[in-house]
Amino acid sequence: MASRKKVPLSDPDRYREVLTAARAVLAEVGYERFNMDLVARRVQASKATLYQRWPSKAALIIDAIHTYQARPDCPDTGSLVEDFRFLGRWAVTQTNADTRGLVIGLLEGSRRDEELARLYLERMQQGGPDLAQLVVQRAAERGELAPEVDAEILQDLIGALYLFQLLVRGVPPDEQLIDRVADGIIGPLSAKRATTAAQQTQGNPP
Amino acid sequence: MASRKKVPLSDPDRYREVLTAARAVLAEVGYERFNMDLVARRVQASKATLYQRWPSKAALIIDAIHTYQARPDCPDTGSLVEDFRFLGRWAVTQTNADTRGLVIGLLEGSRRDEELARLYLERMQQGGPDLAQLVVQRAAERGELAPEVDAEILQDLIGALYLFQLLVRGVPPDEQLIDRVADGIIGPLSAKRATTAAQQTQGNPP
Amino acid sequence: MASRKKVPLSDPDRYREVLTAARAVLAEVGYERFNMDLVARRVQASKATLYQRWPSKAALIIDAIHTYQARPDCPDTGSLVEDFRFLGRWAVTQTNADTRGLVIGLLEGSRRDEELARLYLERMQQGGPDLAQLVVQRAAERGELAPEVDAEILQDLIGALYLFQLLVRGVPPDEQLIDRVADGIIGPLSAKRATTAAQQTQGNPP
Amino acid sequence: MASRKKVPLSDPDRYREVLTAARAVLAEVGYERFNMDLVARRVQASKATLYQRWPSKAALIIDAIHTYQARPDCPDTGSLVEDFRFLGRWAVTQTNADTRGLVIGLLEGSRRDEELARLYLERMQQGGPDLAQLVVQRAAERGELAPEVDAEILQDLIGALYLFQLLVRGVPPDEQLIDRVADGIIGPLSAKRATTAAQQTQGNPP
DNA sequence: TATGAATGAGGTTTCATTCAT
DNA sequence: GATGAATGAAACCTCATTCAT
Repeated sequence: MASRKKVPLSDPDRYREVLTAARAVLAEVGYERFNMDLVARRVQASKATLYQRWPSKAALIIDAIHTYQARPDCPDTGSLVEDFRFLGRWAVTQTNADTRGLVIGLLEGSRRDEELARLYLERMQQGGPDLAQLVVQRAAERGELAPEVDAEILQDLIGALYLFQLLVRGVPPDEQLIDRVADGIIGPLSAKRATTAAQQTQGNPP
Repeated sequence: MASRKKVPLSDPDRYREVLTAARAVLAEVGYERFNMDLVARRVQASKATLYQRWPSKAALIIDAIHTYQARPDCPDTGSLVEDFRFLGRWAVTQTNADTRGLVIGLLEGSRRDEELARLYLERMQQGGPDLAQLVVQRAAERGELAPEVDAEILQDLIGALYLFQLLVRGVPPDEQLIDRVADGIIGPLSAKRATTAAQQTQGNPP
Repeated sequence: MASRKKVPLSDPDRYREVLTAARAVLAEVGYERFNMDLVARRVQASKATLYQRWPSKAALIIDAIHTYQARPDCPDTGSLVEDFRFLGRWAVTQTNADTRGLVIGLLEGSRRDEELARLYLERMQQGGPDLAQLVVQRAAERGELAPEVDAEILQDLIGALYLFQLLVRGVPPDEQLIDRVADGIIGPLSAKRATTAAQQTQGNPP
Repeated sequence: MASRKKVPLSDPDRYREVLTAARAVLAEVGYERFNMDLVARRVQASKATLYQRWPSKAALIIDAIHTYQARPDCPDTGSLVEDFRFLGRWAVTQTNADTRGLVIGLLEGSRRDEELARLYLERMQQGGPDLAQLVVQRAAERGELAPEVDAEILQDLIGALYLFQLLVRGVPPDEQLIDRVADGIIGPLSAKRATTAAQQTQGNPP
């Protein structure tokens, strides 16, 4: 009921609260409708206060996205399928109901702001390309890749299916999706699988 | 320089000119900055003229996107790889430098407008899921799919990699991409590969 | 269903149809929202057609009000009450559900247009002041007016109560109102009443 | 010349200045032509400032009319004529050169806005019906009403003649009008008059 | 003559940003 | 430093009026 009074933005909790609110607003109403008033009202601060910390709307959005930007450790399970599963699960970990809105907001925002463009890529590539590239490289070195497989395309596979599910299917990707991609696509593409499959096949009959 | 005078919008060429301009504007400045003035100035018409034909900004965008919306015939080459290659190439056909901007505009717009949401899906699924589903089904019936392959995920593969290239890599997908996906991913996943893999497996052991 | 085609405005019926429509629109949406499109659509004509006959919106409204503007014959029943009743009933005759809207429209319009101002007065005074003045004068000459009665104010009585009912009570004045005013106000004010009252007074006591 | 700088609307004087300006604008140009720019320019504020306090044009108008809305105490002089005179004079007190414009504005506005409709009635009935009803009731109880007089109609008499003078005659009602109505109409209608009339009648015959 | 269509000139409202306390 | 308030610069949309057929 009573509106919070004069909690300074220098308070880290307060600061983070604003960024969280900004992300929520962006996710909810989209980039076009995002505005300072919405954020200010949500955290019961004045617009002027926000402008004290962030020189512009873009700056606030940028900062809001920056936060919590984490990267997983590079997996090295010795198996392409499992490495990919790890990366995928980690991405799922970062995903929630807001993610679609956030990604679309970043996409739209990136049309107007270089910094947002950079952030969008970072976000999209959390545990993405860079690590995926490494993982695939190692798999290739282990001879785990069928020779006709296009390694470069393979790198993007998980990210691509994640994005497709999110933006086209409109469903936040979950562990199940990751498993189906890992087992139903990456697996069949990795050479070892042949063996594994063979073993499985062998194990099944009798 | 000299402003065209009173070319009626009923003239189909003029009509299409407006839609083309609208698409260009959307692609260039994004959904947020898209506005009737920009379009009006570009086609040297008055805003009121546009409002005569399109009752709102959203309606104009919707119509602009609708146009040229086509679907390919469903391919049936007898080979999954070739069917997919056909669908992919057809999508490439519809792609140009504006496509990324357009897709982002549709995504952002779809947050505010049901109709745009529908159009976005349509656009994203031109020759997409529906046909891809059919193609994969037929391949399965032909026994062309390795048994462990997840058919449902497979359907989305081309679309997903197309979208990833477009939105994350920022490069309009081209035939080369399609070929790499077809030959480097779909190919290895098709049953023929099973044979190949078997041969390889046979070759590897001793 | 089929829209009437090209009935010329020179056709008197068509002409009057437009004016009727204009009056209806004015009554329905008020002066502020009145616009040529509304009228045009209602009579299935184009705005340009209307502008051919009427040089401006104001001209159309003016003309629309002009029509059917009639005046009653001056009553001379020999009794003030009956003369007033006649005038009042005549006004009721000209009244319908649209009247309130029309009067308000005229009032608002008269702020912007001299001609409308004149028309408003005419409308308000149909069978109003001029005739009322005559009627009261004659009554005075007949000695029908109690001496303390203010004749000039008396003239306005019926009109005033009509207007009050219309604009404040929001109910179109009807015959009942007129009768109540005639018998319940004008009657008691006329000298004859004194007699009547005297008789009644005589009759009432023991 | 020099534009006032940033005088806050929270300043009560400034606030009232805006409302006064709004009333003036409404009175001067009418409801149709009333617009925020006119008000803003007149008080040297920006339209956005006005919109901060009043969410819409209608809201501003409503508030402008609300202010100064007062009601007189209910008179109880023991004489119908004097009670009515009191109410009438009070109404005159609230009347000035703008009143006609304001009332017309309210009438037109009330076609589009429920709240304005309510306000119009309130304004029209300041010291109107409610109190008039009471006053007439008391007079009836005192036996001050001639028996044939229609009490309900009588209640509206002063208001009606006030409105007629204002809207039809185009003259702001003044004390003189009130006195003429009181003495020249109400007086003759009150029972005391019966006596007087009787005396006069007695004097007239021979 | 009737009409479909175009348009200039507003009018309402929104929002990023800036002052003044 | 936080805030209430002000504001310029658009953006969307409407309407009286005018063209061209």
